[in-house]
Amino acid sequence: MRLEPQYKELLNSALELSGQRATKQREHIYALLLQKRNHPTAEEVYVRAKEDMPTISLATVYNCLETLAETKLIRQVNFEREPTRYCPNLTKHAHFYCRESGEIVDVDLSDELLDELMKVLPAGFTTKHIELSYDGACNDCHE
Amino acid sequence: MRLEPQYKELLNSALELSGQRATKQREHIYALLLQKRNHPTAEEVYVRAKEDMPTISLATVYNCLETLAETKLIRQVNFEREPTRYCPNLTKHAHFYCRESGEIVDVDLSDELLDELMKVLPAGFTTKHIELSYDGACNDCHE
DNA sequence: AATTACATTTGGAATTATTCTAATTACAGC
DNA sequence: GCTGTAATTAGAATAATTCCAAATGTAATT
Repeated sequence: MRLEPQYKELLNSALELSGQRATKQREHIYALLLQKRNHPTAEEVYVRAKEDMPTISLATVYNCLETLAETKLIRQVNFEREPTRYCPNLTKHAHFYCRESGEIVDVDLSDELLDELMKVLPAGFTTKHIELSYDGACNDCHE
Repeated sequence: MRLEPQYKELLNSALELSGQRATKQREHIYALLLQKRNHPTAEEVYVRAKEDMPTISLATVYNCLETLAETKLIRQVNFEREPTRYCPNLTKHAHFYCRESGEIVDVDLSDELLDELMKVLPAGFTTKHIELSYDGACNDCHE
């Protein structure tokens, strides 16, 4: 697991900005999210993390994910009450959850659409965060 | 707590359709959701339900909410990992969560907007359910 | 009206994802 | 190399929800 220089840079500056340290564990978890972008749960991250770092604890996985989310390097993704999933895609996007394959697919959103979504809000409302999610069946699941 | 005739009708037929019975508890909980539409959690529903029906149990509240959601008489609303909230508004709408007042406001969505939201999906994807939620500050919270 | 069959409710135990706690370890700056 | 603080760790605690088995209610049948 190797964290590419540009991401290492990104991680370092984001952590520094928030006064936190760049630890082996944080780096490892960030690298692993970037490397396989399948929206894993904390438990899944834990299993993967242990492959290369057998002594890492689940609490640390939660801590690192929390830190990465706080510093906006990753996003948390929730579907109903299922375990939270983690996503290092920083572009504006929605999530499509295929109930058949269980796969989660990122769906890019244009600035125009986001504008429209802002416009439906009542006067005087401001928002920092819009969550858009779909569920249904993906292309592979209903031929 | 009185369930208006049209809603009583709606409840009865929805339950009948799914082969379930119209019980006092289900009716009571449905009535209470309709009467004060502030997106309560199960716990809050439980507290309110006990006012008029002191022997109702929390498990029953969960069961009834589940049944009502299953039969599409109410919707479940989730914000991140917070407790699920319940909403009897059956029109197509999004939810705005004001982080300051804690209030949740329904935001109506036009068919045109929903159309646009469908159009961003990759080819071959189908969806039955779109969830759109905002969070930020409502008008009352930043004068 | 009694009997039966099944749905529903109930209280409490169990589960599950996540957070908390207190002790240990790691590291940055002196 | 010390010192102070941040981070990690293992395990306990928490909170929302679900599960379970027993009791109750109800509809259909006799």
